[in-house]
Amino acid sequence: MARPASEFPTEFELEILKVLWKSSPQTVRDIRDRMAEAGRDSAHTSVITMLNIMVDKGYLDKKKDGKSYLFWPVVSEPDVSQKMLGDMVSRVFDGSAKRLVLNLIDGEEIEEQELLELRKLINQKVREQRK
Amino acid sequence: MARPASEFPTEFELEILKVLWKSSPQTVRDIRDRMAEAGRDSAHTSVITMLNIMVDKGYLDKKKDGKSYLFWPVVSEPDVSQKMLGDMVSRVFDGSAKRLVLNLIDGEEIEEQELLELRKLINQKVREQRK
DNA sequence: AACCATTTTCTAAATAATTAGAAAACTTGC
DNA sequence: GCAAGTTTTCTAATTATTTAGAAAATGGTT
Repeated sequence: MARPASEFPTEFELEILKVLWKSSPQTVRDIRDRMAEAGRDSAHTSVITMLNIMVDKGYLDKKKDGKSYLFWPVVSEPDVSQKMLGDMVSRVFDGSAKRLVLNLIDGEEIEEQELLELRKLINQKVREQRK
Repeated sequence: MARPASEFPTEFELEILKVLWKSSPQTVRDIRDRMAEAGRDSAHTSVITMLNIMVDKGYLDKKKDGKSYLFWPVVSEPDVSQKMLGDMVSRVFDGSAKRLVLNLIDGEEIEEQELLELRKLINQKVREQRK
């Protein structure tokens, strides 16, 4: 036994997913270019390697198109986010979503405007649950 | 270049921190026992190795006490949580705390009771900010 | 067909994270 | 002081993640 594989996308994998969630399918070259624009300038072959690993892991699918391959995600952004968040709630905040939000609004990063919007969202959710 | 070290505690490191946040300082043996109770039954030497790595990384400090060492955290739980959460907001939710909470309350795991408590917390925070 | 540009495959290196055994060092009891 | 038990140090193995070059395959052009 050594370290187990992460059940969530790694750093690099998430960046690739973001590119593909924005627009799909794309060629390796295009993905590489979008990543470079976002500040991650990898070799073409590095990106290919990652893409194929991600196909193996079940994050992406690919099909041949002319001389190159097209790649697209088979996992959705809300799904992945929700799983990563759920993991954080359970691992970091002992399963308490409330504690997480408390920690969040105690931080400096949140604006009054956002807080008001949040309150509205919560009210909506409460109403929905009552139905 | 290969992969960069995580700027946050890893899986194992977080488990150790949790044990020590609950009670400090503790000996290796005690820490090992608490971890085993929590379901992570590692060899004594594995725990020692991790603890020393964590001292190197600046998460813990240690001092000799009789024949063994005592370890304690030098980072606080709210601090670490906040940093991990902030990283998630920026990496997964494009910097929007609101989106994170939206995703959270869209999940199934949240109870009405918790929602009401959350609303109360947000109201408190809004009032505080207005002062 | 031969050439050229592009793309993929194969291979492997580097670092991080996790695990733990063998040996060394250190206490304590006698 | 020596034996017994405990604890640490040293060392190394394993898997994951990230990176990318050399070589092979592919498709189009002349």
